[in-house]
This record gives sequence, structure tokens and C-alpha cells, in this order.
Amino acid sequence: MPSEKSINSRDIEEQIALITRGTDEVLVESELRERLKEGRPLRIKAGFDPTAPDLHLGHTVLLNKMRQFQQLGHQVIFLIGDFTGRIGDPSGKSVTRPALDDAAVLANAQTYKEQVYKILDEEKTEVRFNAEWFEPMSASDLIRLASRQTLARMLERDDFAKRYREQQPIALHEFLYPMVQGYDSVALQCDVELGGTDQKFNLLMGRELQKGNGQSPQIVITMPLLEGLDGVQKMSKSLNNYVGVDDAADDMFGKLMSIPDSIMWRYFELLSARSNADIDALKQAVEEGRNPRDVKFELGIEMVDTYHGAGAGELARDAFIKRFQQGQLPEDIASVEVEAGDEGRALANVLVDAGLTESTSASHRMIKQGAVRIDGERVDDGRQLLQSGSEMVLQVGKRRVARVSLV
RNA sequence: GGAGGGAUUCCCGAGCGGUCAAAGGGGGCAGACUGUAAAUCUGCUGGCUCAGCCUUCGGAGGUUCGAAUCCUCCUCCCUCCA
Repeated sequence: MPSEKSINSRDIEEQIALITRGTDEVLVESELRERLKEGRPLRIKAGFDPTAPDLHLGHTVLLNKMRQFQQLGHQVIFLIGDFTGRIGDPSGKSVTRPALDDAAVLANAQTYKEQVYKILDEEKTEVRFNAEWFEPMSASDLIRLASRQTLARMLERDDFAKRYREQQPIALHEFLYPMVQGYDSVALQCDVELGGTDQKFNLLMGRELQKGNGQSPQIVITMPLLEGLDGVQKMSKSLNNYVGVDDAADDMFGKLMSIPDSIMWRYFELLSARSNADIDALKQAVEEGRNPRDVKFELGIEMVDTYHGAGAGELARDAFIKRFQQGQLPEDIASVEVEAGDEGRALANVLVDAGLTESTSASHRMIKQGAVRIDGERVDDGRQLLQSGSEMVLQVGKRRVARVSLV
């Protein structure tokens, strides 16, 4: 970590170069330059929704940028939108989110901290909750805030325009979301706000509101959204195409191996700590015939090392090779006890009891498709009875395995 | 406040009195193949005591031998007018 004096000693252009690296947009770069010249630690904000406490690699793109600011000696504010979370972010689906009670918000915040400090420097992070300034706000304050924008302006936002066009419902309170989020910047007197490209509208709202409150408008920096495992849609929990920072090492590695080759370089660019020169060297190697799979191994190893400690990556890779390349069973198979009763229990039901299938209907389907094995032997009858006292390894497909003992 | 349109299985979307557990696509899962859980091909995709049975088509009633399909009321959404 560089010391505080580095702010002044570092060349402004050098800071700009680091800050803009990997960003989607910096609005407005000239303003950023002016702000940096002031020579004080800038207040850098990024907001997070308290309803989704499990961070995934998509979030880390932003967190890495926050850390860079910390390294340059600036003040990073990790804002937890406990109040805004209750409104429900309009982006994406129109499903109303459940209201969270205070206890749940606090618990989520705690989870956030544990995960976030794998990347951010705890000492240099200010954690804030926006209920702090919104709870005391009166109805007249809120209406005054709402008066600062127009319907036409709101409908410029892509989310809203699209939903309006497609005849999807837009509740009025959703228009308040950008206003409220923008007001956070006023309350915190931010110099810079970071967010995903999908947040651009909300981030710019902060500028508007700051101007209206006599503050200099914050500089807005958007980071590209990381594509999920499918390589097309953005990484998100709801699309189930994410790698969680808390995922088990083997899981994390396996998920990263499943990304299409085409998206591999994007992951390197946005997630890897490697220098551009190193990444270019890897690209060069693949062009010259190196197996892209092996380069993907490198990516998996680096990510697992980052979140599970040095050395964990190589272990995960070895386990992956054994299991998927050589078809061996994983080393640590979960053990499950299933009650069989006096007459024994049908295989189809045991699979459900052991959590390997969703329903007995699903069991029968899997068996019909040749996906089920008992101790490595493929079976074709789901009605066969398994007697109590026996023990076996049950597999459904390549990924679901359990050591089952019948009692 | 008025007029009209709509709500279908995870999602989109057909169906408009029986042959509907409900077309097609997406997603997901499985099998084969492979350099990987990539790509490609094939199959499956409500539940159960699974060659049979049971429960689904916004909700509640009703008509009918029989309703996702017809009627009544309710809830929610969209469009136009005010």
C-alpha cells in the first residue's frame, strides 16, 4: 500500500492512466483531472444493494477499481443501499422485491464486509447506509426531490423506455429510485461515483442533484459488466451464470472452465491481476497453437488462489483433471443417510431423499436416459429396492454424486 | 371516471368445448462426442405407489356427460379518452 503522501508525489497523468484502465466511460475526464489537481483525497462512492449479499466475480470488477483508488490514497465509501433496497431497483425484471427487515439488512451487510475485504483495504473503507439520511426525510423533502426531474427525462432511461414500450408495468415508486440514489451523492458529497454501465443513468442523476444543491458534480466512472458463464448475458445471481467469491475452490474452478473460449480474454482483462503484457503473451501463445484449455487453467488457478489462498488453485485444477478429464470420482464425496424401512426403498425415491434429483419423476427420467449409476454401474430400473444396511455411491450425471448408506 | 385489450406449465408464446400434462422457441438437465461443465448431435423437461393414476392454464363460483377453452363476479396489467 502506498502512503498518503503518494497523492502529491504521483504525477496526475499517472493516476489518470491507472484510473481509466478497463473503464467503460469516465464522465468527465477533464473534470477528474481538475479534481485530482486539488491534491486532497477524493471521496469515491460505490453503492451496493443489500438484497444480494453474495458477491460474485462480476462485482469484483468494480471492487478492483475501488481498490486502485485506495492505492492512490483516496477515500473509498462503500455505500449499502438499505433504504433504496426497500424500493426495489427497477433494472431487469419487474418482480417486486420483498421488503427486508432491519435484522436481515444488518446480517447482509456483515456478509458483505467479510467478502469485500478480500479485495478492499478495510482500514481505508468507509461503510455507510443510506437510511441514515432517508429515514429522517419528510414527505415534503421527498416531493421537493422528485420535482427536480421530469417524466420525459425518466423515460430516457433504457430500462423504463423498454418496459414502457413492451407494455410492462412500471410502478411510480420506481421513478424515485434514481432520484434517491442520486441524492446519496449529495449527502456524502462525493467526488467520484463508480458503477456498472447499467447504472449510468442513476450515476448521472447524482450529478444533476449535486448541481442543484450547490456542489460540484461528481465524476462518473462506469465499469463494463462482466458476462456470465454463458458468455452472453451479464453475470448475475438470478440468471445463475455466476461465480461467487465464496464458491468452493473446486466449484469456482469448474465454473471458470465452462466459459466459452471466446469470452476467456474478457475474463483475463477484467479479473486478472496480470499485466497487459502478460495477457498479450498468453494470447500470442494460443495463436501459436497452445491449447486454450491450458490458458483457461491459468485463469482458474489465479482466481481460486485469490479467494482461497495461494496453492488452492493448483489443487482445484488437479481435482478437475481427475474428475472430468479422466472420469474419476471426486475425492470427497458427501455422505448421506437414507431411511429404507423394513422392505427397502425404491431407487427412484432414494435419489430424491439423497438430494440427487428433484422428484421421483425426475429420477425415472434420469434413469431412462442412462444418467444414473450405482457404484459406477449404469442402472435401468428405478423401482428396484435398496435394502437397509447397504452402502453405495450413487451418481446422477457427472456432477451429482453422494455416498449413500441406507438405515 | 369512460371504452377496449390481456393474464397459459421456469421464461416467451400457441391453444379458444372433448383427440391437452397442453404446439413452438428459449433456458435447464441428461446421453454421445471432445481439448473442458466449450462447440455439435440426440433425448428429456408437473407430481406419484410411473406401461397406470393424480393435480395444473390469474382467483372464486356456474353451465356441460366433459372447460385452458363458454357465463358471472373478483384481482392485477396494458392501450386510448378525461
